[in-house]
Amino acid sequence: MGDKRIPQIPLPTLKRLPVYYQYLTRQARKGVTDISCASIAKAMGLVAVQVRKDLQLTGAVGRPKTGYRLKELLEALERTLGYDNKTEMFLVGVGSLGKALLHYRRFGDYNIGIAAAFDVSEDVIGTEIDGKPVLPFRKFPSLCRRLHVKFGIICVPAEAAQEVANIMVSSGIEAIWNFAPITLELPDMVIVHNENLTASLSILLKKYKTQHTGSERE
Amino acid sequence: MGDKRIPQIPLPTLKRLPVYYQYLTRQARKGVTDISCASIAKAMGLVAVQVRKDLQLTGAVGRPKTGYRLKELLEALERTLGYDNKTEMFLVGVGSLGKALLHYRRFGDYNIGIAAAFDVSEDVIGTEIDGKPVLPFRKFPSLCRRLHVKFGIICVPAEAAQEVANIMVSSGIEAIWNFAPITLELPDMVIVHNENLTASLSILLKKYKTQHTGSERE
DNA sequence: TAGATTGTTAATCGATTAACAATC
DNA sequence: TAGATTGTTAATCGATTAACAATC
Repeated sequence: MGDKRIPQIPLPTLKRLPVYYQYLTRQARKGVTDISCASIAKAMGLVAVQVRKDLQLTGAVGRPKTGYRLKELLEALERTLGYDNKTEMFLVGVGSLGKALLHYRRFGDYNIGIAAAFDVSEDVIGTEIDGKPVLPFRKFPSLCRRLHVKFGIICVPAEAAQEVANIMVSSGIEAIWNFAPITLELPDMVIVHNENLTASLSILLKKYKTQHTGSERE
Repeated sequence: MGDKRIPQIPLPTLKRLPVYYQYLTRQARKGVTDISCASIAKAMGLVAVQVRKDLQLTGAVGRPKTGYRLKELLEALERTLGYDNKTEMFLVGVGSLGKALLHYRRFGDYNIGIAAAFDVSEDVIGTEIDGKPVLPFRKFPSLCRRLHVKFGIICVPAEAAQEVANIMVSSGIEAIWNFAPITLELPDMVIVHNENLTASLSILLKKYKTQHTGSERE
């Protein structure tokens, strides 16, 4: 009652796990079969203890002297991150960013797919992007319910984002990847993850300025 | 000596500041002139003390009872985040993501611009995207030095990213926004900010799965 | 003056790091 | 056995939150 479900995995760890996964798949492709925390940490610019603690949360077990079986480790990460089940998403807003995401092939490696895209502009409706149909947005609710899609991607301008989000949620969407630079107001059960490119770029900018002007005062 | 320059602003705060800024510019456009931490916090899903502490780091001062002058607050944020000086960037890799970034107009609001784009493919070289020329990558070093560009954006495939980064750095680039899903190995003075879309999507996926299967065990 | 809100110091919380034991 | 590496408990560090004083 009033259960604010706390994720077992702390957010900082959760942010690192997919990056480990990406690195480890690359190592696996190179033929590596066993790997130690120290070598993962080195490649990632972290310390070994942190990697070990993080991996512990996936349930993976390593062996003294040789480290982790890479295959087991990848499986543990796949289970933890949910790559072991297919995830279908609907994307709304086929502007340049929406198109870029529709073209992005890498999601498939994680068992994630964009099933269809939606827009209100006649210019894009009816087209196909990388094999995915672009449909009129008014068809979103019925299709969403019919196909039981739970994940939505918002790539519309900021002004339209809240309205699109509302329609998504009333259509059964339970998790939203939001590229519009606004804070969506939605029921608590809906999971929102914001991707704010400008905000992210600002961080780089500030880090640079800090380093290059940081010593004039103190 | 051995000065590992510590940023005055803690990273969690630095991540929130641009989001405040975006919200505040929208409020300013609506005609709001004074604003309290409480109202900012509410719109952002945070608590007022946190907002106040964050804003303190920008040097902005508020007044009891009425809060902050919105105009002053925006100026303080602009100074803190470096929006008050023009920043020019070079982008490498004109695939779908690179194109999306070239089309993205919002950067201009922050005094950030992409001066030119580079690629090795004849298909895109010589074209213009949103007024920005796409040039052969071999011209990167000379142009970069000539124009004193310090910011680079990497939108090439993972396999090519390290090499592109190396060339960037040897051409005078000092800060890199990296969209390739690998950890770049570069000199310490170079600032790297990774934008890992797949990793980010994984976080949403995991949060969803945690909430929707989290109660079966405990 | 009373009330709202900022500014600031102290307490809490959680993640990272250090230290060390266990084990192949 | 010696050495490398995992696993785990304790110490540290830093950010968030709470409490309260200052002020318009």
